[in-house]
Amino acid sequence: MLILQVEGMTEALSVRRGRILKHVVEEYVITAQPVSSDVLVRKYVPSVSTATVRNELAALEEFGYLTHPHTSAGRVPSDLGYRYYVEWLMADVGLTETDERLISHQFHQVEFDIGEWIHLAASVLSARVQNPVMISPPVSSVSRLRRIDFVRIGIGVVLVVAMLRSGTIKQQVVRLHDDVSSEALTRLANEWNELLVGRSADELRDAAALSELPDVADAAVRMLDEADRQSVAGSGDVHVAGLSYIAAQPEFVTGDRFQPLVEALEQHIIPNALLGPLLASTGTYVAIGQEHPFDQLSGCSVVLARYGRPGEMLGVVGVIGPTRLPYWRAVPMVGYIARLLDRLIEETYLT
Amino acid sequence: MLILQVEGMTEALSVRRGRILKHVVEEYVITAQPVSSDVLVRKYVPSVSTATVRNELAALEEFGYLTHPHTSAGRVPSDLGYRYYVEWLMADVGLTETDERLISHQFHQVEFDIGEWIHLAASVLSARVQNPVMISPPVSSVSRLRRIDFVRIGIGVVLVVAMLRSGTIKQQVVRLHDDVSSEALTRLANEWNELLVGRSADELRDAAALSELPDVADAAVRMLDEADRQSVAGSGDVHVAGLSYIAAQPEFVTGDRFQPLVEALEQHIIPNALLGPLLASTGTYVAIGQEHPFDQLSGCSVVLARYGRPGEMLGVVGVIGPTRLPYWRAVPMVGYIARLLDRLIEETYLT
DNA sequence: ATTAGCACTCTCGGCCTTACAGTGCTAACC
DNA sequence: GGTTAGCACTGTAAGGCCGAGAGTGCTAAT
Repeated sequence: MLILQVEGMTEALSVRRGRILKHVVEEYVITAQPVSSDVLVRKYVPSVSTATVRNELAALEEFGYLTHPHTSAGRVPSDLGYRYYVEWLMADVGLTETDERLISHQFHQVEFDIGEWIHLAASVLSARVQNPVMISPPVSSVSRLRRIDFVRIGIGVVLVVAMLRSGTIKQQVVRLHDDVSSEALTRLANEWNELLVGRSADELRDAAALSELPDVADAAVRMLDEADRQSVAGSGDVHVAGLSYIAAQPEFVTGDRFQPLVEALEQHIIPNALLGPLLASTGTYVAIGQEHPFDQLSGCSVVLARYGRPGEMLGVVGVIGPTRLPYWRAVPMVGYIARLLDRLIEETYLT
Repeated sequence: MLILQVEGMTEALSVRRGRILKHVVEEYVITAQPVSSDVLVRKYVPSVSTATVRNELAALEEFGYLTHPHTSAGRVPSDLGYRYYVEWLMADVGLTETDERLISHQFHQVEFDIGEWIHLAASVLSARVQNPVMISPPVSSVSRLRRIDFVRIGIGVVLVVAMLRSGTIKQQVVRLHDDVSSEALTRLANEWNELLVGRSADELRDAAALSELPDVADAAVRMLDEADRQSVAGSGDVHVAGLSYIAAQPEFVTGDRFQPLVEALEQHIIPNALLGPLLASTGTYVAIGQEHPFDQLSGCSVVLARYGRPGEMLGVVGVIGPTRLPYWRAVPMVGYIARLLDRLIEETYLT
């Protein structure tokens, strides 16, 4: 877990206060209703009276972990309260063995294809967390060639298909001034596949200029450049699933709350903006309420983790939802899916 | 335009009634407010009095083209009213020349790649119609091979990359019991690329069984099978854009209205369910309100058109939104985008 | 066929009232 | 000192009422 510096959280809570805060968070996440001293006593701590609980609640509010919608309402966790919960109180449950086996099985059912895995991972994750999920495809810091192919598809029209080390496939049609023969293209492809595999765009540029078909070769280099550019700008085609879950959330019944969220998801700004720090760091990143840099998304929390192999290829998997997020599910699940993707990629593409 | 049989629409309207219905539809689509006789007179037909207009409105209601939320409210078009509008009243404006050139220019800016085109088409279309857009990628009725490649990526692990005539690229990793050499794979690929291009899965099956590497060849055949299966089941990966527009629509302020819509879009049920009839028919398909077969989507309209080349590869492009849809924009735009994609595909992939 | 005039109907916003949920405080208790 | 019963206090939510306003439908006149 990536521990953020959060001011005001130095105070360590007594065991009972911690338990009560935990129960408030979990109850509120489930019911979406302010939690009263009454239900806390009935459901969680029957050994004490409501008055005692009220005293503890007042203290927790004093410290800033809880708030009050109004006098005669129960308590609601503040951002700081959620943060304390995630940092100290959340039972790191993980998944049951059968669950793990079930999910793993699903993945091995599917074609060996990064795109398919991302789809599946997104749908599994969003179903478990009951919130929208985004997964960006893995990108290499520097794209390296694994395999290239040139196909003549018309007079002076050539399709370049490059497979990168990351498993991504790029394709582009090039229009030439003069026609070229299929044979020349095959020769070029063979040459590159024998000699230049594993090279980056920069390393290929010179070879391209000297090659038999500079126009075509140049297009290939530009494709790799493009792939690098995308990975930096993070403009990759992030996959989103489970959007419909937020429509069911009470905090989004009013349209103006969730238009910005849908927009942010459609424009892929979340993983892209956080790609940099995330790729550098390890572990799971949790941003609660105002902690993340997106002020359009106030009242939303984000749980993100990177996957892939540092220095080779990295992607981001994450959950977004209201601050009232089931962190105890989201955090382990995001971590689990990230490690699962790690393994799949390792097994398949990096051997 | 695909004219549906709609009962009760036999009555041809007088010129003035038609004009008034047209104005009611357009005014209501823009303002989302019931239209009163007063604003009709002020904005559109100042030559007559409100009383006259009220008589006409009452007649239109009699015929079933309009309704009344309540006594002291203005008129709202019924599904039948929209239908009459689309069939008879809508000015088939088309796009201005500059618009066409602008859009065409945008498309020629972009990489020659079906995926990119679909993304761009979706974003252009949704921006113009201000409603969500879905585009299914083109699928062939029978997938035919254009190019195939076998790459050894590990011990006994082979990546099969097949490019289909439709421009789609399929990839799959195959695990073999025994290792194979890169040379054998290259031989196989060369052989296929020389002899078997343009073949379907069925036509390849025998050749695969007889080939040097039956396991690998078999995987390739299965990939083509899979592609065919997808095109039939319509489970293709439909691209959706502009979802955030509906959040702004007044009919979707309450979450329960749009959860089913988001769900339907996420699961791609609309283009998939209508794929069959659409691929068989030509022109633009407009389903208003209850006319389409999706009862989760009551109160929604759909404008769809197919694109591609019959017998070769076909896809679907469409707009969805509340019945209060700007048909006069949606219908020509969907048609224009479909024809644009036609041309791009024709130019690039079917030469 | 058109129109002025007017009664009629229904909604919407504001305001008040009541019920009630839940707290905060105080004083007693162990 | 921590815990608890009791109770006053406060803010919300739901229902009812009222007046204003919007827009129609009808009738009778042109």
